[in-house]
Amino acid sequence: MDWSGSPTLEQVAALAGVSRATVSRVVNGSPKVLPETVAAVEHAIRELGYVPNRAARALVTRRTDSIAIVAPEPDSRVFSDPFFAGMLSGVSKTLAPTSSQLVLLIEPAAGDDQRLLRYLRGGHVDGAIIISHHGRDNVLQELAQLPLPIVFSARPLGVDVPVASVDVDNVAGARTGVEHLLAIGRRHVGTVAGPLDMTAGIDRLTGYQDVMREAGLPAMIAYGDFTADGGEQATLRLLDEHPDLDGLFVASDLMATAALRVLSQHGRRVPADVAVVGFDDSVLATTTTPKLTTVRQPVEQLGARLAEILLAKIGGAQLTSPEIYDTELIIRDSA
Amino acid sequence: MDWSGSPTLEQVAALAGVSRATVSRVVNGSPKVLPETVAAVEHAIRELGYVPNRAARALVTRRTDSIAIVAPEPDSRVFSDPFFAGMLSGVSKTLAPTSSQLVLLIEPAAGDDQRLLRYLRGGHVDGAIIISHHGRDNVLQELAQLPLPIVFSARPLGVDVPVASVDVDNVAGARTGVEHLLAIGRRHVGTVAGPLDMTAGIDRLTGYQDVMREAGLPAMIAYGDFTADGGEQATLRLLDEHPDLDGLFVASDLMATAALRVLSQHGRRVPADVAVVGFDDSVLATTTTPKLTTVRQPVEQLGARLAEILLAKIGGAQLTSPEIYDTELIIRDSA
DNA sequence: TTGTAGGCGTTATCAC
DNA sequence: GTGATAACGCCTACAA
Repeated sequence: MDWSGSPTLEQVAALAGVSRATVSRVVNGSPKVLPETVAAVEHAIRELGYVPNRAARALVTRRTDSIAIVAPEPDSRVFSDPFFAGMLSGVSKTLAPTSSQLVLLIEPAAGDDQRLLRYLRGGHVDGAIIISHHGRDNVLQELAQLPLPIVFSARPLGVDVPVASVDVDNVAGARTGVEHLLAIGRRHVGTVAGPLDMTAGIDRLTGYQDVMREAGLPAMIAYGDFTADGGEQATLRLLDEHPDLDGLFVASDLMATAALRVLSQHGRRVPADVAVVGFDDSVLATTTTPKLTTVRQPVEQLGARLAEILLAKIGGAQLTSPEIYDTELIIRDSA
Repeated sequence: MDWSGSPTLEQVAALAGVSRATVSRVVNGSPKVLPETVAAVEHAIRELGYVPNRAARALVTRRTDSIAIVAPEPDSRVFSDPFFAGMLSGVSKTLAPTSSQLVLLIEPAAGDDQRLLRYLRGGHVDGAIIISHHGRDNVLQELAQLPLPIVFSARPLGVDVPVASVDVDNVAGARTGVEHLLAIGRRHVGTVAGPLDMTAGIDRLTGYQDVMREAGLPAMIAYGDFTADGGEQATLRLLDEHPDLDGLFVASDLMATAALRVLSQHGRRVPADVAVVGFDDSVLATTTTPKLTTVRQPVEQLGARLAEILLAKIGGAQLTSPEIYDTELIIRDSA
């Protein structure tokens, strides 16, 4: 920014015929300033096109009025899964009435964690929301210990300090999905699971396994990575190894869309031959053919809660425990 | 951030037994410091876990080492179109070797332009890349006039000052797509156009119209908004009004996927009954059935160039003219 | 090569 | 209600 022409408090004060202190008071809406003084100052501000220098302000207030939402993910994934859009939407709606600006940090290059930590530690933001983190990221522990208000979108794996987090009950959610498949008579039920370095991957798989075990049925598992590509590959493997598949629980809607495509290409009718249940109830669920039966998680609400917690922590609250929300099975046409 | 325990230059200097100035020199990699002094200082820095306070640094250097990528779009769209992922990927790859941090700003709420402008003017970033802007946004003109290095991802509509921008030749790109449809014998060729408040929408429509006019064929147009939903609605309208459609040029791959779905649901075989050409050559193009014939734009390269230009401008270069790149028709199965 | 000192633009604590 | 004045943490001539 070319600040050379940018007016300062000093200049506004001079023009308005008051002191810097008074201008500062007006800018920050202090109640105890004479209305006429306020008017004079505001006039001068408009006249000069004055804008507070946030670096200077941040230096003394130690607040930046901006919060980060961090996705330690390659951009390709962040930008293809509606899950992120929902999260972000919830967060930004909650932040809107605040003066806080939302800043999105995507992993620039794999393994370049230090850059992220430096940024967060550098005082650019007042707090951070971490979404879609992987357990293999050794960065999680460091994030959790940053002297900065932080909240995770799911219980971070491999972190041994208490942290605030918001998530749904993934085990229970998966259970309802798989139980539905059994309830409609399917017995050869497989799953396209998420990666095992993410809470959502582990827990949804656990829910599936629990139900299958209790029913005395064999588990059939293929792992995806929550991308469409990964879902496609996993479905192909599953189909190859278990041609008799008649039910499929897929750990995310995005992967489920890929599964539907694969099934169709391999001549399987859905739900007649193979019944499919997804997870998320994202916008994708209603654009597929057939429409997707899926486990809904209140993504926007989770995002909103994430933001609320962070704001509270920034305000000084000590919140360091997980919050778990319920899911709901949405029955459409695929199962 | 709880800075209370955070060490300052002063403390590092004390521990290392040198002056603040020397510590500052070491931190900033000044060449003229004795190796042993450097070692002592670096030791102290590690000892204390010192991290420079960027507000203080920004206050004096007037640089923040972070640049913004601004998408004046609702998050739902930004996060569903692979176009953004590609753009971002190109930008971040170019920025990686730099010390700059990428900050993504999404429109928090419709019409809340002032917040964005305040942020940009507030000195949080050294420059900004504006992607996917709409002409109706009266904010464009204000952005263009900000005393901040800025580059647009496309010629901004309704802006009467010269600005730097990077884009493909959308008219020519659309031409090649439509000409291909005619070349394979289609005569009832319609288009699902983009919105007319975006350069890409206007120019791709123009390309279509030019070719049709030159061929003496009637134009059949339905407008989408570059979302899957919009593409679906537009295709439905087109099909309804022109049941004899045998060719379709869709202004983006994302909308084209929706078009393929609609055509299939309405019993049209692609390409036998209706040949379809998209625009982008995003990852979506190869996941559809049939695979999409589409006009490729080098999205990552555009993003990279955008970043290069911005860095140059931040460095003081005066770049205020558009750069136009070529497209290429990628023939697959849909046409 | 290293230290001294002044200032970047704001806020906040005092007096008045 | 308003005005001095001292920080905030860092960089950078200028001196030494």
